[in-house]
Amino acid sequence: MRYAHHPATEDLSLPEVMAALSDPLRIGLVRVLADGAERGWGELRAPVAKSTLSHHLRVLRDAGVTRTRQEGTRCFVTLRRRDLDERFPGLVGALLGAAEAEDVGGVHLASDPGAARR
Amino acid sequence: MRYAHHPATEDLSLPEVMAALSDPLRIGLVRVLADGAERGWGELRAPVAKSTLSHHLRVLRDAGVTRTRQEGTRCFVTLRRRDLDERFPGLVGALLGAAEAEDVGGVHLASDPGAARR
DNA sequence: TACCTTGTTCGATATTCGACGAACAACGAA
DNA sequence: TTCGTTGTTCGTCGAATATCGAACAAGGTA
Repeated sequence: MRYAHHPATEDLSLPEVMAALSDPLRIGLVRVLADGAERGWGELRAPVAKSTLSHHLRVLRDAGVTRTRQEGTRCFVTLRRRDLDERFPGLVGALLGAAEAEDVGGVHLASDPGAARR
Repeated sequence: MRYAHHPATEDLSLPEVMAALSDPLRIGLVRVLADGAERGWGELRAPVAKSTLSHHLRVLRDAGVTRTRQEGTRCFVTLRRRDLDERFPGLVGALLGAAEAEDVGGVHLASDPGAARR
């Protein structure tokens, strides 16, 4: 956890980013982060074990989709929207648009418990 | 080969399409088909065994990215650009734009042998 | 110091994927 | 009918992926 690896913007790989965004749960995580706000991991509610969630967040981070910041024992995550748009213009927007229409994900925020039933 | 399965436009799955488009070779195939023209499989030059190429073309077809038409013993493939744009507006365009910039693929046409060296 | 919370890492397992060669099936041509 | 071409399918391999629970490490808190 200490030295979380974040690829530089110029090192983002299109196939790797596409692969990271091909899992429903990870698409759901990106949707939750789409408003640009930084979220604490504790806010994220996903129907998987915490080790599995940790794994998916790592995949997103390693691909350069998200950025993780550590503060004490807890972590905060943001979407690297600016970097992604710079390298792959329109890709994230198109994905988010499609994901909203499809309601892909199963991830929601702790502050919005009703989302679990939608 | 006989009954190639093509999902209906409304059955396209975003994660499945993203997964299909997360392999460099398959991105290369989509690039070659990006001009909308129908291509015979014999035109496609990719650095893999024919069974592997067949596999990738099947993944694209099953995900609904391409459409295969059979004529005698040979097959022709097209990009389902209209269907994809209808369900996932902007996604294919963004992918192709990024793929061009990155030169992802390693696939070219038999009619353009110079492409192998570019 | 002794907990508690938080997130990572470690096995273990099951599944999927990408790749290949070989065998096969379908069709057209000789 | 006998080939030759074309593309699919099969069997196999190693590598990667998704998932879980358990163990662990780091940092606050009592």
